[in-house]
Amino acid sequence: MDAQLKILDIHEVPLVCRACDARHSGICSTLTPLQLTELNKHSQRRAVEAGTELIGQGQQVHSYSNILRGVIKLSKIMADGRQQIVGLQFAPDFMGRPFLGESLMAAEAATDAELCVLPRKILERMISESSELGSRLHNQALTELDEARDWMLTLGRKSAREKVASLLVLVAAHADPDRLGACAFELPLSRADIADFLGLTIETVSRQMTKLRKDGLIHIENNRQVYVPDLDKLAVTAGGD
Amino acid sequence: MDAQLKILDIHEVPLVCRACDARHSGICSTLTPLQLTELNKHSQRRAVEAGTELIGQGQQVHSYSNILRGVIKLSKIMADGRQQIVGLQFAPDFMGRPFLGESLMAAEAATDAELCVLPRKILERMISESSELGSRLHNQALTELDEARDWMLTLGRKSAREKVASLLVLVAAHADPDRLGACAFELPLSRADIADFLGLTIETVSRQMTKLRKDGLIHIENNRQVYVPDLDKLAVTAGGD
DNA sequence: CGCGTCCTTGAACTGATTCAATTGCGGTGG
DNA sequence: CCACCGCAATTGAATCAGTTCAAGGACGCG
Repeated sequence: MDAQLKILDIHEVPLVCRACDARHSGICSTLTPLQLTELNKHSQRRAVEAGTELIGQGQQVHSYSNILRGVIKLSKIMADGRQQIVGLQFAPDFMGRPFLGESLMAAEAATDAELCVLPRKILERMISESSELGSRLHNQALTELDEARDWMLTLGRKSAREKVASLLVLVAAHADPDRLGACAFELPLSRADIADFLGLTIETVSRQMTKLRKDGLIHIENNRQVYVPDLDKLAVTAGGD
Repeated sequence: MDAQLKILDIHEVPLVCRACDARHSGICSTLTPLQLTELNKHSQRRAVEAGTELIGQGQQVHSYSNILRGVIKLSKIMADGRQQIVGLQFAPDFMGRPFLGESLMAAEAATDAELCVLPRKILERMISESSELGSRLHNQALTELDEARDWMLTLGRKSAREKVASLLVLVAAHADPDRLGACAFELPLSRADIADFLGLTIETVSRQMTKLRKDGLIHIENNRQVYVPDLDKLAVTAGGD
């Protein structure tokens, strides 16, 4: 078959999408090859390093993104500077709040990351055309809502120790899904980020980490490398359920 | 026109729906008269009094509801009894987590309330048939997500005083939308509920209420009747934005 | 080596909790 | 009608978990 013809074939998935994780597990999995080709014309890969602000609170939204690699933190800031991280997004999540022109929070790369950036208008048109894409996004919104509410329990009712354990369990679940017993991972967040996610100060986070370490629940190397000998036990100190 | 014929007319909106608020502002506004008639065959009005548990955490979901009157609180409970309210739903909100067999939290009537109960299967079929209904629910999910994240900031970073003020502003917004300056309303929550919503104890809530009262920011009568002379001022002590 | 950044540790402090009374109010029965 | 009860809310005093402020350590980089 002629390569030239292949490119024009409507059944053909664009080259860059073929190797892409989001193609299979992200929102793109709902799209037809034709839609993928269309979207691909306007989408753009973007590699960013840790700390890059992707959008600021109150800024106009011009694009959505698929997260291909890395972790993005979503945060809200008060007038006096107090900050709360209200969500973490891992690959291959879709990032963005559909149907709203202005961003209600800031998005910043917590780690080095890679995105597939989709212009707002194009995606919104596709949502209206593909009910499957719409329901996929609906489901992601519902999942994020479930997670947000879980975290509300953590923020409102757990002790500092339980909060820190909860965070470690959360990260472990994303790093090593369905891995019970022992597991190891790299923390995608600095102590400051962890504090902002848990509604604590850096110092309290640090103290609780040391305590968990001294209690043998975790081992830490180079501040970021964490090894959990017994994830169940950690989950129990995170608050049970 | 013959009454008998009217009932069979596919353009006719069911009688009980015609006087219903949810018909115009809730999810039902997206449905055709035919769909409304179909849904109405299986739906059922239910009046409940304050304190009634509508569904328990971990229970199987058999129905969704439109809230016609009253306030419903959604809460999570830990194994040891600690509780956190993770959402409040006001009429004419849709209540329920689509596409999940088991409820992740408890729902309880905070005040006397009236519901329009829709069997799960029927509604889920309609969602798959009506993309407009689907996108309506998608939008409600996104709104609830926005609210949950706002509340995460409140739970994680605000002082007790700011938390109580935030709650009052939230309730005021629902009781008297777009009413600036002064406003009055009845609190739909007990002090215990407020504490569970704010991640505080009853005593702290009570103390902060008296302080806000003594500072002239609010007036309270019979524990539940609140008058706010200057909503803007209250919003500022709630944390600014 | 010196410098900056991030993390840890210590000691004093404080805002919220805990525990314990007390008040206020609606309902019930004498 | 008033006395009594039960429940929700308030108030006070002691305690404590987490913060604040300040100092010191670890690591990477020029």
